[in-house]
Amino acid sequence: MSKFKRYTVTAALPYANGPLHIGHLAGCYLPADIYVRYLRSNGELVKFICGSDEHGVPITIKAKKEGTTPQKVVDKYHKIMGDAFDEFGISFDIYARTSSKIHHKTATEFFNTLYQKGVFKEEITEQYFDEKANQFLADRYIVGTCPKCANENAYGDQCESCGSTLNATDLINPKSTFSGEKPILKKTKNWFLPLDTLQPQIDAYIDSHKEWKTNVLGQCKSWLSSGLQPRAMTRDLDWGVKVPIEGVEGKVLYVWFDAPIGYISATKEFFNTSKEINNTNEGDGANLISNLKPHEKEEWELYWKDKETKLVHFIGKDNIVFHCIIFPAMLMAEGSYILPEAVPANEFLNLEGNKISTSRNWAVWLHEYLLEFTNKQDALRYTLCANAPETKDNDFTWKDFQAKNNNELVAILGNFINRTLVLTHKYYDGKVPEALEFIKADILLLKELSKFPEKISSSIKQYRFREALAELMNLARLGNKFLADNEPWIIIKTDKNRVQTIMNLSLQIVANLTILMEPFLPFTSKKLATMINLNNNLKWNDATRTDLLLPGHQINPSSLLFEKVEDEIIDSQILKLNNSKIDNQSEINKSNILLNKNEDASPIVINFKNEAKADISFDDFNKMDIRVGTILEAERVPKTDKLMKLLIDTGIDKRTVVSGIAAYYKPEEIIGQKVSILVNLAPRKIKNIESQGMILMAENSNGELCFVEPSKLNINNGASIK
RNA sequence: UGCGGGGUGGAGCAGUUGGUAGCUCGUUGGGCUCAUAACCCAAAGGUCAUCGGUUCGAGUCCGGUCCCCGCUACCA
Repeated sequence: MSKFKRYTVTAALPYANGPLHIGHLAGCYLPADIYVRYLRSNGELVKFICGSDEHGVPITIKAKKEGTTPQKVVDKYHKIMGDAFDEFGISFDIYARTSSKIHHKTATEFFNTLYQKGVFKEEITEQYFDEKANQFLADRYIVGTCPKCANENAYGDQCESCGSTLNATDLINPKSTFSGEKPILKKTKNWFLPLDTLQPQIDAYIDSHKEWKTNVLGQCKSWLSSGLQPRAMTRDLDWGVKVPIEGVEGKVLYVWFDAPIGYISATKEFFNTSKEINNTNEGDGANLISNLKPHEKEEWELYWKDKETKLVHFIGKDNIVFHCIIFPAMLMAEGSYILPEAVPANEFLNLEGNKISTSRNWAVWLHEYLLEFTNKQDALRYTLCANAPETKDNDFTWKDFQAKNNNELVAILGNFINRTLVLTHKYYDGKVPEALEFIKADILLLKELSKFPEKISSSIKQYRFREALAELMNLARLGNKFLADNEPWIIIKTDKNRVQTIMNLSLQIVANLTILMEPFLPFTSKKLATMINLNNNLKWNDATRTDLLLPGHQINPSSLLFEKVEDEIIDSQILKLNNSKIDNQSEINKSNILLNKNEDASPIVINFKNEAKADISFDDFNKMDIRVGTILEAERVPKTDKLMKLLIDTGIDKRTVVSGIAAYYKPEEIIGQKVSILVNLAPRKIKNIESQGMILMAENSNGELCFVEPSKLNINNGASIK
């Protein structure tokens, strides 16, 4: 079938600081599971590896915030995530965790190997340190002014305005996002992976994979073309895998060094565990391989170091460079490992038109879905696969979920199976009739039928799961058409022999569907196999057969495989989402901090609005020259949402001020408006207009603005405010 | 404002290396009644955002313009 003898398939380690939502499933775990189930169905040797990613700064922050320990945080989410995967039928061979002993050991050894080979560049650098929080600051937790484009909210690792990759020390006027304080520079030693010197090898590696998806290649190439930089593989932090160098304290491995090694340690753990299982019982089939291999001790290595193993990483688009560049670089530097053969990264799934957000509770949580839609895992699997963000971001809507469930799963697939089984019970008491004479239509049907396994295979192998699923549905459509064209319920009155053949063939289609749907709809497949009493050891290639159900074979009583989802259910889900939108509005003023490793930066709020800012001296206050003024002219600044250009009479002069009030006031309404104006604020160009001062505005919790003006009319322009 | 992704029949999408424009849903008409008012057939409906270029031929390649979405920016 291919040049590979076995497969190591990994799915991105989810970060253990929150539960899982549909975006996780659609983007990564579901396609991976479909792929793996397909491989198993083909009899391939495959290990499907995943686990919780439990280190890194955000978890320590969450623990601090909740007044608990990082270990308790990860214990909680490891359980929640593991259960959710299990209940959705994501068929990992192992779901491990990076806080485990074996992981720490593996990561430590990996680091040591590189260390002893002299791979790392050791460098003492000055890192920012937040004295108030008593910790070094990861780049992401420092904001400041970008040296390249003057954006004042650039992060320490990257300026999102101009896209440049930065070092935190490049930032002008840095601030800690924990305390808002200016951090101090402190010397610290770290170990860098020299991506720059490894670049030629990485270039060659990426070049050898022209077949990768365009989104993946595009991102890799943009990294490579701008030149790779050495990247620190250690961090100053307590939570994580300790840097295994003598005399080094308070340092751990960088979470992106540690996490992909989690795939390796999980594989080891799988083989260790299955050895124990095999000692106590016969194994359940999944572990058969371990029984057969003589070199049990090194079994895991076959999955990581043998050229005949195909390593495939399923990830979301946010992980591309780590899996395509940094992890391969680590593996190259180590020397004994194979490299990823494919990295089918998906884009993101949106929900009802908005980006899914953990912190804003804009999500369909898997654990909640399981409670609200019992035994409907396959309905969600179906919708998410049919709508998977394979080539671009896609949108999940509840209406679409309902439509796909009702019009496709129920009406096409479920209905075909149901009418076939009902007729079989009705005419033959559930015994498979013998096919007698084939007419032309039957031959055509059989010919069509035989094409499906290959068609679906081909799509899956190219990671085109939407297409594969559509083909599966086409087989059910073929079945419906066959029944409609041949009308056994009419012919039964005139030609009983013909009906036998029709029903036999329809039943063979049902049996084929059972096999072919398994990667996509495993729960339904299992249910259906029981219903038609089908041997469950059948493999993918058996799906070309037309004798899966032999004449006289007794099928069991049938029941419906899918049920309709009614409007009220959908309405209540939409309502629930709207409520969380409303909740967000009231939450928005509470302090918030970046909690998700990869989440967008918007939740960061540096000014904790409900708390007073730090004390200042009277002198500090006295530096400000605030006056009463009057607006003489006002006009919108073109091509902006919020900006208004104002001409102000300050009593001392007339000056131009640009102010962000356009959302709340119309220019003509505010001519003559008395305002408070800070007149000695350094001028600044905004949209190429020099703004010479700042209008003071009061802002309520909804972000609405209003002017601050003197309460007596005889206070004239130029009156000072103190 | 910059970056990214898009603009294909009412809706959501597919269109691989340029060669008669497809799919699912919806609509309309018909058939069937075994089936969860499900299924099957047929029809209507698109100058593939727009302008220009390359070509024997462009949804597909090149350039310009407009519009939409996401992120980002502007609030001094």
